[in-house]
Amino acid sequence: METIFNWSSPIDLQERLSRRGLKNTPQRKCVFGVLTRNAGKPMTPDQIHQFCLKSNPRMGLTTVYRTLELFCDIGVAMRVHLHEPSQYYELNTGKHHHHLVCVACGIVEPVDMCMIDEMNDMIRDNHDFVVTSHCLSLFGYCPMCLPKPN
Amino acid sequence: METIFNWSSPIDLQERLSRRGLKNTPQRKCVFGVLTRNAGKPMTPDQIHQFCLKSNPRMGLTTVYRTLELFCDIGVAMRVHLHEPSQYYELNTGKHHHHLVCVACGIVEPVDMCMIDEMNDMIRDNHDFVVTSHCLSLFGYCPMCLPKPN
DNA sequence: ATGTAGTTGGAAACTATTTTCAACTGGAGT
DNA sequence: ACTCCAGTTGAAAATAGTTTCCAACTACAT
Repeated sequence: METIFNWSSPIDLQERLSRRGLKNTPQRKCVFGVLTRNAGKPMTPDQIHQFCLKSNPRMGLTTVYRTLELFCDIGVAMRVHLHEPSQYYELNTGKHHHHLVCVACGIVEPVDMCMIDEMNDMIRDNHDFVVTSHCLSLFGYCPMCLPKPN
Repeated sequence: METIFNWSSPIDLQERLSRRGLKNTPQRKCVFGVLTRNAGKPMTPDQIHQFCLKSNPRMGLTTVYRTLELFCDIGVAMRVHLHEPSQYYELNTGKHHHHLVCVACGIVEPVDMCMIDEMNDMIRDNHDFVVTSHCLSLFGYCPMCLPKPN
């Protein structure tokens, strides 16, 4: 089941930052570390901040927000939409995937599958529209929360 | 292209409300009217409120929020996730569909197509998870905004 | 017509996020 | 190693979207 994220990070943060004249600060390394250690598991800025505070008690939430936005811009992180009030982020592993969200316990599991090519074909035929990206979330019950017959 | 929403509302608001001991207030009729007149076009609570103010200048934004939540509960409206800070709502026509969102001008077009059955099959085979609902948004360029070759 | 459970609007509270700004710092150039 | 400064940070304030609170109001069953 967990084949997607057994991968050792090929992302060279230092290189991506310096190429753009950006600094590799301890704060950025810290957020990057949290994302890497939780690859495949979307987290809110606040959750990421909590992790960062453990190693850097002075880390500001604002910096986490700024860093996540930057990471999205340079392809290090991705925004994940789980249809909750808060935005979620995860490391950009380069592997396209979607999410199964348990409506009972909230656990999120990545799904290594996508039908976008088939949809793109249909859309190209029926609509004058060029699709460049998409976002799919699937909601339901994980094995633990599945209502059991009495 | 616009075959989905040429349909005259089969929703009896009065009936749905009274069956639950709820009142059919002018405010609820008003929001329902706005949703019906804009079927297929997702709107924010604030946009809906603006429309309501035209016929009822005393309509409160809070009431719009409450009414939309109620309408979702009783199946009159649906939440639409367009990955913007604000939540969107539209009339529940009973016709399952998704949305094409132009990243340039923001126009939203419904797509009468879905691959969820195929995905459900794959998920049932590969994950111990029961999907009950899903949400897909497709982003790209509408005909007007499509970058033209110079 | 009456009574009351349900509803409303405005204000205040709340949550997530962005902006502002003065102080700080990574790392290029010396 | 030292200097310098564009880029960065953290705290506070501002903003945006939404929810809660509550006293006044109203649809509708009787």
